[in-house]
Amino acid sequence: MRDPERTRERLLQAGFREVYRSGFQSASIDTILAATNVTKGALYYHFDSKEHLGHAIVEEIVAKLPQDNWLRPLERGKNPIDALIGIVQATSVRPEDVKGGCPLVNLAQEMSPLDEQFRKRLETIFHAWQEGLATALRRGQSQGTVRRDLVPEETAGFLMAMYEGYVLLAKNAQDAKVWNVGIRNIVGWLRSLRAPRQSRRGGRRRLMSKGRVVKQRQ
Amino acid sequence: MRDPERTRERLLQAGFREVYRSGFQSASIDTILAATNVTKGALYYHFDSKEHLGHAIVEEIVAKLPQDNWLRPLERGKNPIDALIGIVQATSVRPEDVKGGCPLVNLAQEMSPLDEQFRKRLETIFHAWQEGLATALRRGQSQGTVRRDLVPEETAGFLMAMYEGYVLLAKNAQDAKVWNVGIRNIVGWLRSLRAPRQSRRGGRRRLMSKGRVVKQRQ
DNA sequence: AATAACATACATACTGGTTGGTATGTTAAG
DNA sequence: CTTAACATACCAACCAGTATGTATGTTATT
Repeated sequence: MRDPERTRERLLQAGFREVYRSGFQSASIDTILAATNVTKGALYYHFDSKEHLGHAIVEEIVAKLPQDNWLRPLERGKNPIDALIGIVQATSVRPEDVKGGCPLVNLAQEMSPLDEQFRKRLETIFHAWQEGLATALRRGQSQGTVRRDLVPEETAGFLMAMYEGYVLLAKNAQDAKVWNVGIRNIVGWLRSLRAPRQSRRGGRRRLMSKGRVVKQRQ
Repeated sequence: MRDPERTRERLLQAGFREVYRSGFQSASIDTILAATNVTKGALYYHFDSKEHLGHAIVEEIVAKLPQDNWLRPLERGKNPIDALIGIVQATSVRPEDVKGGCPLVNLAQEMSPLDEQFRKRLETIFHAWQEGLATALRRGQSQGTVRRDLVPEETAGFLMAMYEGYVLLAKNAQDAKVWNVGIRNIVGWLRSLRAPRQSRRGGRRRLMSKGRVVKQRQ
């Protein structure tokens, strides 16, 4: 009948949902307890404080999101550009998700200036995300599917920035149409990262002009 | 000795600072009062509720930010691309600003899913920002300084998204270096919006390939 | 010009409700 | 029988908001 691991996990899940809805500071412990039918004694048996619960939510739930939605799909498979386009297009347009935005960004936005412990944990996630993207791009470069003139880390950061930026605009508009426009523009930009066909394997590529590259129309 | 307008303005300013620091929900009325040496009676004489104070902060302070930092510099002056590059490069890299992020985004991020009244006011600001950018780009198009194949509204949205996205990444990293990389990449992208030199005035431009355009290396 | 009547602009003290957190008691499992 | 895993009752702090009082400024009347 007793199942401490399951109790803990339910607290994390309900905590994540409540934090996603209200932000960490305004998240109510009592609301989490009501959602789980767990009592306060049980919660404080598993977590020392609200802050510790928050840290656990970040480490054990939020950290999985870019792993599951971005890095895992990127690992297996060939062309990273195609994979990235698929990932971006697969982003949920459900009203509740558009409205809620990205949990990782929400927490970073709220907590990074306020709590260094939160910030470091979130930074680790961002870093892993960026590194995973960069690694995939590098692989594409050696495969000859990704332009060799771009810097993988910076391109990864650029993609993350525009992705999160559009998520925010759509969140404020609360309109999936805004997000769809964002997807279109991100995908257009992603296509501009493809290596030109002439040089699938090795050799020097012909650039159109010094250091410049093709970009999809907006 | 009495100066109701000044009292109100001081409450707005202190309220803005407190909301910028802690978010709206966690902003404390008492903290605002302590910062202004205004009493609760005075505050609630000028504002019906914390929510109304928040609305006034958005309308009277936050709304000015894109106006002052983006639209005004864009109005007077010639080449909008040059102006935009200047604006982006002029963004503060002071640690406190990098740490705090963009007030408009902070509020949108926190309040848009929670309070429709907030959301609509913020949406108005975003819309004015986007429209101002689009208008400047259109002017550049008729001047011949901006590529004619791009859609001004979407390009404006793209710029806002990547700008805000980088602000967020820098905020989480709490590192001006991250923001400087962002500026570099945004500026590089902005340069790709310039019309090719061959066709400063009228006439058809030679595109490099169907609907594609030049983009700066990252 | 004097002053009564009124309105504006505050100040102070307080309230009910909610918060995260704790102290102590109970029960199930090994 | 021990202790891990809860449950219950409670607390002090803080919260936005209010009730009430007061000092200052304005306007109308004589």
